[in-house]
Amino acid sequence: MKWGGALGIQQTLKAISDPSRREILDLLKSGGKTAGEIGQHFQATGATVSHHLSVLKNAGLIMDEKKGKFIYYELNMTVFQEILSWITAFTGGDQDE
Amino acid sequence: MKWGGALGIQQTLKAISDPSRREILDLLKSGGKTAGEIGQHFQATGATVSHHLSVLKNAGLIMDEKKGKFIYYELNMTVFQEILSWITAFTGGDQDE
DNA sequence: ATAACATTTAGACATTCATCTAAATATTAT
DNA sequence: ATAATATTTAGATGAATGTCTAAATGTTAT
Repeated sequence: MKWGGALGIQQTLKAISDPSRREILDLLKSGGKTAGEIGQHFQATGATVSHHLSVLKNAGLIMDEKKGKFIYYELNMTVFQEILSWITAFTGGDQDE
Repeated sequence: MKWGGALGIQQTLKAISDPSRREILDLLKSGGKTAGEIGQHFQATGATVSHHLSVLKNAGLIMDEKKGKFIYYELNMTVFQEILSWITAFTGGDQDE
């Protein structure tokens, strides 16, 4: 299945509308991290963090890579372009035409 | 009270995470419209549309202007800049520097 | 095999949210 | 004043969502 289409923008915007998830994205700006490392920055349970990671992953905002005992998460920049396009359509940018 | 600050991004992203509200924003791209005109494009009740307009207004995404019996709504582009900044922080764009 | 560690999944719970109907407010016309 | 029109507000309801605890899965070390 290929995300990033018309259905994708909804999932993406929903994903970034939660503060915890945005904080996760901010964390990943400085490089890939394991679920555990990410969880250390929050008071929330590991299960909660895992859920947020799952939402971000389904939205295509992050990717995961299994490395032995750990799972590394990292940003997937390409999806941000979609939001960018949606927004610039308002700010006078005729990017889609 | 002045919106558009650190608190604002949350409200803004929440506001645009709803499909109906994004449709309203799209409608307003072609110019200001009354609540009634906006409502005609939806199956939803006038009350529902009014609620969405209220959310968009609180987020600073639209502005209203009373003209006699009608209330005109129009886009407030400036707030989109805030989202733009947030996003470009990920896409490697150094737009703010 | 057993224990320890890393992460996810399942199920429950409380809150938020989109939507509706009905009533309220405000403006214009008769 | 009364009626008609435009829009919002109030209150209710069902669905979606963030969070938790407990259990399950998968991996490495003893």
